[in-house]
Formats: sequence, structure tokens, C-alpha cells
Amino acid sequence: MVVFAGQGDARRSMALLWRTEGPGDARPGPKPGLSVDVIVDAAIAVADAEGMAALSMRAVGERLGRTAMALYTYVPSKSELVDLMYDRTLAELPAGYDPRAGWRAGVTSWAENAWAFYLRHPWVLQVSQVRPVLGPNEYVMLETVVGVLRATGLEAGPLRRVVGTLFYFVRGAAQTVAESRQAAAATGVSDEQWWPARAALLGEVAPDFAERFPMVAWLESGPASPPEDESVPYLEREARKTFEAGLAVLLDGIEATVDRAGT
Amino acid sequence: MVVFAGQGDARRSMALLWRTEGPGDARPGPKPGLSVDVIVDAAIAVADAEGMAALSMRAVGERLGRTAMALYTYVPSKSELVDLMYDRTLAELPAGYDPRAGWRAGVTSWAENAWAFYLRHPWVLQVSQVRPVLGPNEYVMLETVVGVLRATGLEAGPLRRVVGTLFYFVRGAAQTVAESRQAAAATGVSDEQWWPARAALLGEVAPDFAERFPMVAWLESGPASPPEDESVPYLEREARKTFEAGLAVLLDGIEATVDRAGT
DNA sequence: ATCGATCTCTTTATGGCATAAGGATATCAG
DNA sequence: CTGATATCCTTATGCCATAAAGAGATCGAT
Repeated sequence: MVVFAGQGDARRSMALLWRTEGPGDARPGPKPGLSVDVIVDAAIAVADAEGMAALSMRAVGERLGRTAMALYTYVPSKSELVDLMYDRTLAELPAGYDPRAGWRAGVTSWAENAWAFYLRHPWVLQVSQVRPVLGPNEYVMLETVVGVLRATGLEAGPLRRVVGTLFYFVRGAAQTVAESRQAAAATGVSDEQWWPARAALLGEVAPDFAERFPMVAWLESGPASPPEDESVPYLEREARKTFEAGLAVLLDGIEATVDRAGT
Repeated sequence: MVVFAGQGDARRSMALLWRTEGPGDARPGPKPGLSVDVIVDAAIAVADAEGMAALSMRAVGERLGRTAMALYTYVPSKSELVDLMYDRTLAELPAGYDPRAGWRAGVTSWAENAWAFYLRHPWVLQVSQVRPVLGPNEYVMLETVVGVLRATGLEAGPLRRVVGTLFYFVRGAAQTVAESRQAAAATGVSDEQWWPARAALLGEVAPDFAERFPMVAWLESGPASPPEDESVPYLEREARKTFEAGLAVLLDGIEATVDRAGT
């Protein structure tokens, strides 16, 4: 499920995000028992605990002792609620990186922080990036990356593309781990159990596997990374290694681009 | 919506994928009016035309003049149907690349083909990559990439990570365009209409934008790539540029990794 | 020729979802 | 106290996957 942002009334949505709210004067009607803030908090709690698929208006309402429909007084629709969740959560990301450490160190720290962030809130990976939410914290995040990468001396156009590439990579890498955990939680079958079972079936169904796919067989023959921490499941260890190695590849590539541009 | 694969009976699922099917002898009961193949084809047609969100058992059945429940005679569940769609579609990807052209050219062609493939079948990007389907064509695809990259001389472990990184990147880049088109189709608002409208709202709600986010302001000041083809919308042009530039960065990075390993 | 087994396909729930519509009630300004 | 307005609820609509059960077709065995 890819969740799209900003389907509803754009003006109302932006006002909620940027908190340019109306008067708040005393007005007729019962006192509000809830607020946008507590609803967004409850929704984030639901999504963190049970994933985006379990985020329903009913589930959020239940957590607040209300029905699903009560939320519509505060929030125009689920789409806007997701926007608000997204921008609120983004505020967690650290914003300042020491420019004296150089852009390589800066990008590395930023990527590590983003990785950890996405794994803390895996549902964020399911919020679509096109037609962005355009909330304040999304811009803070962008401001931060660009601030770090500005030191490369790249022009605005090329830098935009480097930033995009970094996002593709970090999101993809984090998504692997997030989906692995989600699959394990949803099915009750860990990767450690799932893979050998499937490998056995594969052997039954394609006994000539090694001859048909020699490259794949060779690729999988390579030693798995040794478990530094036994408690981390196999797939997560591999994904973490891929994240580290891929980031190094990207940084080398950016350096090559910078060198070329500098000449 | 991320769709997970292989939730059902694993043995049945693998048998369907690898076509190690039962007898087919004359058996009692009415002649089957459908087949797994025509169901998978119809499902792919639905997903191609209207996206993963519109892929319902009812929609597929309707296309075949049946009810949703009729499909369950052939396919254990929607999850297995998606597995079959995925592996069938993957067969479209070209498999052979000229080794004499070198791995850089090979990877570039492969990435171009994958990019075009994902844009032809954007719903494929919503099939989860962990707990893979393990169908034959998925392995053909992997065999192909590894065949191209083997020429780098990298060991199996590091090569696995390079392959993973490439996939993250290509999928992410393609997803941007896919989601952009999906958003435009779903809302009836093109990016060309959406962005200026939102930018105006942003100006209302955050009049001090340029001071608050100087880096972002600078980043967006850079010239957009000139439209080589007027018919391609702005965001797609940018995404395409990001794909090309990011791929170049990745290739440079891989080259640096190879050089280091060779020493 | 007929019977029982088996298979295809349908109809009808069940329990989920977002949200439109309408109504009960609380709280304000006047 | 009245009328306006706001909160929150119940109910209904139309989606979704799929469980359950039954109608009818078609076979092998008799």
C-alpha cells in the first residue's frame, strides 16, 4: 500500500501542517475533547506498533476512546492525517552536522540517522515521495542534507540528483529490513525458518538449479557475514552490510563526480 | 500497499510457479472453463491498466466473465496470484548482454531495461522483495545481473551488496515516475498543475521560506533540465535525469570498489 | 443406463475498510 | 431562554478477501 498525500483540501491541509490556525476564541458548541495533536500522536503510535496496514480510523479512535467518525471533526480525512503523522515524525531527525568533519562524514552520519529513523517508523517508507507533503519538517530534512552536501561544490542541478539518489538508496535499504520484520511479525515465521524451508522446496521443484543458474549458485556460495550480534537475524545482518557497502560505493561515486566537475 | 508474497501453502505455490503440475488425466467434473494462465494474464492486464490498488478478485473475474469466487478454483488466494503475476511479468526482461562490451555498458543496458520494465508494469514495484517469490524468472533476472557484474572480479559477498544497491536505486528511481503518473491519474491533476498551486499555498503559509530554508531555496534555484521532449512532464524529466546521473555515480563508485579490491 | 464421486462455479454470509448523512446533545452569544 | 454552532454518535453505502454451502456438469464404475 503506497499512501498518497494531500488528496483533500490543499489549503486546509497546509494550514494544519504549518499551524497557521484560526482564532481559537470562545465559540459555541461543546468543548473539544480531542485535538489534532493527540490524534496524530495516537495514529503514530498505532502505525509504529502495528504498521501502516493496521492504521484505520477506527483503530486510532479506539486508542482515544472514541469512534472512528469522531476524528473527522479534527482532521478532514485519513489522507491528511497521514500527512500530519509524516511531518510530525520527521521532526525526530537530527538537523545539525559539523561542517568541519567534511561532507563524507556528514553524509555518512546523515544516512545512519535516516536508516535508524526509518526502522523506528517503518510506515514512513510507505508514504509516497512524489507530491510531497510539503510540511515544515520535510523541508528541515532537505535543508540538512543539502547543507552537508553543499561542501562538495556541486551545482544545484547535479546536487539535486545526488540527493535523490541518496534517498532512493537509503529508503530502499531500510525498506528491506522493515519488510523483513513486518513479514516475520505478520506470519509468525522468522527469516531463519522461512529460508531453509523454501530452499528445500526449491530443491524439490528445480533439482537442476545449480546448472540452470550457475551465477546465482556462485553468488549464494559466498560466505555470509559472521554474526557480530547473535540476536540480529540473518537477513537483517546482510541488509545492514548492504547498507554500509552501498553507502561507501555511493560516496566514492559522488567523489568521482566532484573531481570531474572540479577539473 | 506493499503486497507480500507466499502467504499460503508454500508447496502448492512453488508447484504453480515452476509448473510441476499434476496428471491432467481425464477426471470427473465439468471441464475447466478457465486456466491459471488466463487468470494470470487477466490479472496483469488489470494491474497494468488500473494499478495494484484496483487489482481485486472481482475485477479479474469480471474481465473473464466470472465471479470473484470462481478464481479460487484455480488459485489458492490473491497472494499466490500476485506471485504468479510477478514471475510471469519478469519473463519480459532481456537476459543476454554482450560480455565483450564490458561490465559498465552491460550494467547500463540492464538498468535501462529494468527502468523501462518497471514503468511498463509499475505495480511490480509494490511486490515486496524480502521473502521473494522464488519463481524461475526471478532467478533468470538475478542470473543476468550477476552474469554482467561477474566481470568486475568482485567476490561473491561484495557483489551481493552491489547487486542489492543497484536494485534499491533502480526501483527507487522508477517508483518516482510510477507514483507521479499514478497520482496524476488518480487525482486528475498533473504535476504541472499541482506544483505551482502548492508553491503558491506554501508562499501564503510560510512567507519567510527563503530565509528559513536557504539551502532548499538555492537547490531549487538551479535550472531545470531543458525539455528535450515537450510531451514528457517536468517531474518525469527530472526523475529521468536523476536516474542517469545516479547510475553514473553508482558505476563510478563500483569502479572505485573494484580498483581497491584489485590492489 | 444409472449411481456416486468429483469438479466448476454461484450465491450468500462475515467481518473489515473510509466516509456520507443525519441526529442527539452540549455550549456559546445574544 | 433562544438560536447557532460544535462534538460525537449511529446508521448506511459500497468496496474488499474469502469462508461455507449448494447447484449442476461430467466422469468411471457398475
